[in-house]
Amino acid sequence: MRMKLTLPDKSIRELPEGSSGYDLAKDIGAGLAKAAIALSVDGKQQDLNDAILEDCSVSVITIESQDGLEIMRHTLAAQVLARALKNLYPDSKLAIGPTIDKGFYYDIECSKTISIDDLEKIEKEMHKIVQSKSSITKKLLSKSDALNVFKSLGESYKQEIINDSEQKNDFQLYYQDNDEFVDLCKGPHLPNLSFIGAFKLTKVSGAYWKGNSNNKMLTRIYGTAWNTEKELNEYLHELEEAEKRDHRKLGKEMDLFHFQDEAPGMVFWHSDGWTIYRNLRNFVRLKLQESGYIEVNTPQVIDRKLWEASGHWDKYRENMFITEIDEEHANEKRVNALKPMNCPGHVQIYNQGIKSYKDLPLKYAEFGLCHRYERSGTMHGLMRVRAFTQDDGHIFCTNNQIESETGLFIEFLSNLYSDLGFKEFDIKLSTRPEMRVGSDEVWDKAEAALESAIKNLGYPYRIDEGDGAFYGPKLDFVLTDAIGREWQCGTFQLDFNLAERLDAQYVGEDGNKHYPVMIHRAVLGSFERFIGILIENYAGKLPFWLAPKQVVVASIVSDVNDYADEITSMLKKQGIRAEVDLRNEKIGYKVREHSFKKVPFIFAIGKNEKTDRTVSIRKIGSTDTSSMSLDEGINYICSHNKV
RNA sequence: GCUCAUAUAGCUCAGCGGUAGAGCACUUGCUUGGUAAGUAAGAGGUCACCGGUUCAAGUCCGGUUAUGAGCUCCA
Repeated sequence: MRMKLTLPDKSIRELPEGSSGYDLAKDIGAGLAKAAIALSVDGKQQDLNDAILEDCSVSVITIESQDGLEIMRHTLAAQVLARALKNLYPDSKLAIGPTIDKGFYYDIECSKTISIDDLEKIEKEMHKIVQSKSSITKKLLSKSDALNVFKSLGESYKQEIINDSEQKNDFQLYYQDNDEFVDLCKGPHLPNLSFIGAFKLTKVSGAYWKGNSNNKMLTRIYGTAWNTEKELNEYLHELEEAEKRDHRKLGKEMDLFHFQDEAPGMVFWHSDGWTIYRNLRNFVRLKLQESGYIEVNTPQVIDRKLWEASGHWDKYRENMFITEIDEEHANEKRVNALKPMNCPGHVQIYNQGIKSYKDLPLKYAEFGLCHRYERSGTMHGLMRVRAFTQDDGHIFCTNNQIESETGLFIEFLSNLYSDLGFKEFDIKLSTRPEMRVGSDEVWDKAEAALESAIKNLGYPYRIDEGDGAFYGPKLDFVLTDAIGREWQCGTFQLDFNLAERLDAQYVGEDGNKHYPVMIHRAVLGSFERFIGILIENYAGKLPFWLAPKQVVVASIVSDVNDYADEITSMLKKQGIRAEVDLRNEKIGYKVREHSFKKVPFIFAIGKNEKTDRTVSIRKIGSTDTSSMSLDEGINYICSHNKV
């Protein structure tokens, strides 16, 4: 019997029934047979030597393809790294070893703690294994046979995986030539280890078994792997470049902010950092005003009663900072919480006076400083802090206004991102989480409303099941930065619960009272985090309008100090953040120093400039200078000073 | 919160049982120099904090706090 195999180009090739992927590749050409490592049958990957059973569409996966690269990484993890670990630490137990973006990891339980210094030794062992160029073969075992194999090896995690599996038969066990090493794996794997490319182990850390923090912590070893040494080096170079952009490093170098032990997770903003913050806030404030928001401000410290009513006390008590007044001086016994969110405060403002349907949509905005007690291991520079300011806003509206408000918000957000230099963003629709308030009917309604709004508006989106807020479904906005990293910033969260909980109502056209829909929304998220993202996106070289110091006027000889002063005050009069540098240093020294601080423009002023009343302008990132008259120079600078 | 690592001068780091070091930055001389480091001298430290081992502790061992890489979490 022969079977018909449809290739990706739609051509059909006939082979005897039971032929393998390798047979097919060989039939097509010797070159392909050499590069082939696995097979995709009707979209499902299988090992190259597995039999093809019936008519189907197939494509041969080669080592050069993206799929091939991932299979190589997988084999490297599950066969090479795992075997190396078993060789070096025989009493360790294997857990799992999947591929991840650009690499792989393997989790093991190990009585000896493995540290970063051990990676070299493990890598050496891996190279030894790769050099054997062993073939990889597999056996298919029944559930009980597979269990027995791993029982005899003492591999309890593998047994657990088998036990938890709904599968009855055909558990795949992979072996290498002349070795007792065996791993349970869904495959596929490389046919042999000669396909392994360039790799490097990168880090070691702990990870919970099955990702559950109640489970035992295992040792996780991370690595990266590529087909060639060149690609590996390019990737390592990219990592180094990303490290140079680290906002914590640049923040120190540029003197923007610091942290200290007495206030973990809370920013000490230095003058230049605070200037960035203020510029960003002014920019957002202006945009909000243009879009019909009204800015409000609500208290920092609020009685727990309000948090109980809003539901926060129940759900997030452990992440709230609580304050009590010193008993000796207190004449009232109150437990207060520092606000972790602005929404209950906004409802209090809404609740002053009676609202009519004619007042809706009512859009409150607040640059509200919130405190959340983040657990100690979660903080990260400006990106994850305990005190942060949101560009927060709450839209009180009717059901009928949800769609138009969704559209207006996305447009608003997309303009803001674009002005800040982020041209691309993705939208994620997150649905009801396990821990939530509100009835299922309300959730049905909220999810349907949001999905239909975004569908009707025609924006592409993907769904993230169970990632919604505890009070409602949400849209999240993920932007892509200059080096391709993704940051979730904007959010748009429907809430059919809070208005009712806090008794916010409006009088409808029918004269009856109704609960408005509340939409929690933010574009930047938190200023702290967003400034971190901006610093990394621009590698410190912020757009002119955001730069804390925009121009430094540097004198070359002290005879021209008066002229340098004059230029500086002219720039300042035009609203430019200019500084003068009259120090007794060479111009090269000054240029170097201000370049490190990422000042966008340096004016180098010498005798020629003073005599001719000109300026010599040096733009950051270029070694060219341009000379122009003083007036032209000032106009040139001012022309940069807009968003 | 968990695992592992780290904490020495303003910054970046060396020192790892026996009198605390370097480069840069800082101060003061000299130097007026044309676009990414002129030059010399000086000052600067309870080696994160608390306890233990030792004749002797930045150095070894506990603990605490903070930071880093991950995990978990993120209204």
